[in-house]
Amino acid sequence: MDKNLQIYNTLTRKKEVFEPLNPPFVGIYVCGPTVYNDVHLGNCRTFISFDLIYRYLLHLGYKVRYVRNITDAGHLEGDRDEGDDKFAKKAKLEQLEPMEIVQKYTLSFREVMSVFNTLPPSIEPTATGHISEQIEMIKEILKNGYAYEKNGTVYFDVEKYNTVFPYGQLTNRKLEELIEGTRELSGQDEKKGRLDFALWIKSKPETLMKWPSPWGWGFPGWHIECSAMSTKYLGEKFDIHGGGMDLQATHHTNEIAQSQACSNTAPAKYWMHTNMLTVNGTRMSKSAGNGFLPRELFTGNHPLLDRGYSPMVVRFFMAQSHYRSTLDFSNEALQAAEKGFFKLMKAGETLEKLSPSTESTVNITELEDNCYKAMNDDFNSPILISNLFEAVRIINSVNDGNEKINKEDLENLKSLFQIFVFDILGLKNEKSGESSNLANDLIDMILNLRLDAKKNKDFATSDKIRNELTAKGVVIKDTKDGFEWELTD
RNA sequence: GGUCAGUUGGCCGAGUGGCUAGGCAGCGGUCUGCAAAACCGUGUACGGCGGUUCGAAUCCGCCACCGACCUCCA
Repeated sequence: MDKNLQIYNTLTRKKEVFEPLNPPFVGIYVCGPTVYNDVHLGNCRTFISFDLIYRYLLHLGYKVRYVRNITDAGHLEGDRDEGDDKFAKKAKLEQLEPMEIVQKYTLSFREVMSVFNTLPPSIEPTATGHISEQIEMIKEILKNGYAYEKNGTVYFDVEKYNTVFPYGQLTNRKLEELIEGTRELSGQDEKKGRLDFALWIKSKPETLMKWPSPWGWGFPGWHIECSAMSTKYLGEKFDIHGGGMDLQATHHTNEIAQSQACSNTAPAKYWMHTNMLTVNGTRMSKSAGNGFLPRELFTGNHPLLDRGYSPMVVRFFMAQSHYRSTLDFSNEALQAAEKGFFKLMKAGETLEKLSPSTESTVNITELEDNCYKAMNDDFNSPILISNLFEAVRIINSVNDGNEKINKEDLENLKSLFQIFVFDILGLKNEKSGESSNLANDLIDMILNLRLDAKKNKDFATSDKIRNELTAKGVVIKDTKDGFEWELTD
């Protein structure tokens, strides 16, 4: 097992050697979606990034338990534990039960994830399925004195917590600075401190999703579900906790506080945060209204898009940037990625047809080392891809007779290509569904006629055939003694 | 205002104190009847100004610009 994997840890703000708590087991928890709406592409980026991380850990031989929750209750709109429940609001809007909303968007989320070829997590727990675990945890926090109840709502006492634990450690901020950034409490506010957040929220008479608790009917606050569920399935302390960068300051800060206050244990050893997807330099977000839906991207049905791009092109595009960098969305960038992706896939097909020589003029071992080096350096997929294009060069050069490869190297190259392109990057060759055999046969027949024309130096006819087939989307590539063809979109 | 990032060649996007990232586009060549594809070659890139250093785009300081978080969002 490779011991050289380095992971950037948000807690320490530097890369650290990855050492699992209980090898070969690895526990990873990623904050999943709140299923009251379609996921947009920015959300997808995070889950695709963690899919890459999950796949690489699996490849290294770790026994990974990957937990990604579904938030299906308790996420309020508006600021500071006020405002409507997101599900209730959406349910009203669509005239459905809140749980119908949950079901609808859970299914659509899973479908999108599957289209992007992400592996399903080991466990996908829901907030509503773990109410009692959350209540138990809140009771423990209350018992330890880090929370207080006010009229059926339980708040976490941030200022008291901060006297014992560093509350702002994940964002490197002091409590005083954090307090300055919040607004004054109003007269009727139940909270004692401006940073206090709700662990349990008393329901209103009209609230549909509510549960009985020691503090009366209510529902859990947004942050407690992740603490309760990560503890249940991964233990009080586990290896990796991940999520989007936007969750770092509030959600993850509060998760750490809850776990510390409950069991005196910091929940995760490594915190990983993925950066935002941007459009014209600005964050893609629900509220900004600049969010692309995956479907809009695939079909090209969006004002900012010239045309559609396939899921694998998008996945490849995302892998070309590092997960901790922002990635900007544009037609030009997508088109460039598309060409690169097709080139990579084509090389994969060529690779299968290569025949070995007795000697090798290429260095596959070095190439393989470089691929591992890239991934071991905090999952640097862009560098991995640049190495894979070196593989593409080798494949095409061997195919052209400019390089030689022996049997052993060829086998290694095939295995390397399979491992890094398909197993780890999670790409797949999505060559548009082959048209009917009849159509294929007809194209072959026509091209054979063209070949005859060429042999007879009847270039007028051969060019006419090529032009007309090209116009119909058949790209012709002449080879030494024949031809190849493929369909464009 | 506070915290944290970023500013790289026509576009996207890595990275490093001295040694080619890569993709896309462009240019020249090989191949081809001509193309296409492929291969080979090809780019005074690192926001500005100072400083440290034998040497900085890479470290430090200041400035400018842009962004994220601090209020729901992956």
